[in-house]
Amino acid sequence: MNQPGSPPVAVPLTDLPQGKVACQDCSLHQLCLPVGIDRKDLAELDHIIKRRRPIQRGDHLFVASDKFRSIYAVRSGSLKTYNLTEDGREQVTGFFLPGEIVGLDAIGEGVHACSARALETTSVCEIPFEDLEGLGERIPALTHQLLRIMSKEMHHDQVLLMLLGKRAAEERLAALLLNLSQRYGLRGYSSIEFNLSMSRHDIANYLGLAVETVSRLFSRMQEDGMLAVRSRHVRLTDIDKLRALARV
Amino acid sequence: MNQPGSPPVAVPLTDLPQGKVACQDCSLHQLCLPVGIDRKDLAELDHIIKRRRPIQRGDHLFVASDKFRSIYAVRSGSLKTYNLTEDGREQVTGFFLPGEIVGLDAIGEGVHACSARALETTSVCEIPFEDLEGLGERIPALTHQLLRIMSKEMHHDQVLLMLLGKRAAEERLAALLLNLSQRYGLRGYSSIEFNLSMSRHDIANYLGLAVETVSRLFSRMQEDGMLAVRSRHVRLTDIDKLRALARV
DNA sequence: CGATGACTTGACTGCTGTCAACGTGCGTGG
DNA sequence: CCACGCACGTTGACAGCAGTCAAGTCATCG
Repeated sequence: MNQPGSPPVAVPLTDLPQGKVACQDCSLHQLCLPVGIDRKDLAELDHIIKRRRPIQRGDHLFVASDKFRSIYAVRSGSLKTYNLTEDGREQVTGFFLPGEIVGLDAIGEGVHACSARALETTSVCEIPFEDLEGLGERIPALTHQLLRIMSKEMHHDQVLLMLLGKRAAEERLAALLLNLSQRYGLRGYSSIEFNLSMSRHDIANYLGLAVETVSRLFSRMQEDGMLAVRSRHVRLTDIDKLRALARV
Repeated sequence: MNQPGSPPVAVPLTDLPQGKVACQDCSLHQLCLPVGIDRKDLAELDHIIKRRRPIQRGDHLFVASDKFRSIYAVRSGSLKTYNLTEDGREQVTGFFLPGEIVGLDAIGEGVHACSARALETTSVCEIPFEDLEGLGERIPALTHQLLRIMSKEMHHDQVLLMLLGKRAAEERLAALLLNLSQRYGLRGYSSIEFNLSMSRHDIANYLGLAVETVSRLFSRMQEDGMLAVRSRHVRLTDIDKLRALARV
C-alpha cells in the first residue's frame, strides 16, 4: 500500500504477455465492452487492448488529475474509485468488479476526475481511448455499447445519490449488499455468500457513514437474522428481509 | 402543475414552427451539442432536431419508465430531474439550464431512469436518439461531443455524491450556489446575482436536507454577510467567504 | 508470537430532521 | 381594488440518529 503522506502515483506497469486472453475467449465477454459486437470486429478491438501485469492491493491504476489516455476493463480482482476533498477526506464513488469499465468520467475533461485503487490483486485490460474512438468510427456497435455503459454508470450514480440523500444508514447498507449480491451473481459467483474485497472503511465511506456505524449495522442485521457475517465473509440468510429493508 | 395523486404523464406536445432557431444561429451554440462541429455537419444535426411548444412549470418532459426515444437540449427555462422511491419520496438528481442535455441516463436501458419536470416555462430541442446515432456514424465529432457531455455529467454526479456523503449542510448549500453562479455566468447572466428557478423544497431535496434546514442556512449565511436573499432572488456578496465555506 | 492494522462495542454529543406555528407573496374572484 | 386562500418560506422547540472519542478484541503477517 502507498505510504500515507506521500502523494499517490499510478504504478507504471510494463506490458507482459502473461494471462493474455483474447476478448473472444474471455469469460467476461457478455458483461464487458464486447457486448453486441461480432467476432470479426472483436478481433479489431482485441488488437488495440493492452494487457498488463496485475496490480497489487493498494496500488493506483490512475490518480485524479492524471492525463486521460485510456479506459480500463477489470479482468479479475476489484477496484474502488474515489475523490479527495482539499482537506484530504476521501469519498469512495464506486466499486468495480470484473467486466466493469473504469475511467469513463475522464473523457469530458481529458483529465482523470477521480483516482482508482486496487482492493486486491487485480488485472485490467487497458483500452487506449484514442484508438477506441477511431475504432468506433468504423464499428458503430462499439460506440453504442460504450454509450450504454456510460449511461448505466450514470444510472448507478443516481441510485447512489438516492441512497445518500434519502435513506437511513440501515437501508443504505442493505442496498449495497443486495447490489453486490446481484453483481456477483451475474459473474457466476454465489449471490448469497461472498467475500467483500473492500474494508469496512471503504463501505462506510461509500455509503456516507462512519466506520463504527457500519460495524454496528452488520452486528444488528446479524442479530436480526438477515445475514451472517464474519470479518469480510458475508452470507445473506434472509434476502426478502434485506429487500424489504432496502425497499428495492 | 400536475395534481398530486394522479400519476404524472409527460405532456404530449405538438410540433410548432414558433421560435425555431437553427443550431448555427442559436446563442447556446458554444455550450450545447454543437461544440466542435463544423457548419456543414451542423446543418445535418439541425435537420433531425424537433422544436416544440414550450412546456409549462410543473409539466413533465418525460417520466421514469417512459420508453426512451430522444434526448433533450434545454433552449430556455430550466428543468429538474428526479427519482421516486417506492414509498413516494423524491430525490432531485439535477437541475438543467439552457444548453444542457437531459435524458442521457436512459440510453443504457432504453427506458427513462428518472423523470424530468419544468421548473418554469421551458422550451427544449428534442433530438431523436436513433437519428443522432445514425448521424454520429458519419460525423465522429458529434459522437465525441456526446461522450464528452455524458462524461461531464458523470463528473457532476460524483461531485454531488461528495456533497451528500461528506459535507455538512452549510457546505452543500454554498457549493450549490457557487455551481449555479458559475453556470449562470457561462450563459451570459450575472454570476453574482440571479433568480433561482427552483423552490426551497427542490434545493433541500437535491442537497439531501430538510426544507427548514435550507431556510435556516439562507438566513444564517445572510447574517454572516456572504449573500443577500429575498425569496428566490440571490445576490452573492462575499464569494470568497462562500468558496472557503464550500471548500471549492 | 508479538506487532500492527482492522474491526467491534460502549458512552456521549451534536447536527439535522420533525413537528408546529407563523409570516409572506401571489393569484383568483367577488 | 381588496379580501381571501393557498402555496411557499421562515422560525422555534425538541428529539433522535448517527458521528466522535475511547477502549478493547480480533485477525493477519512477518
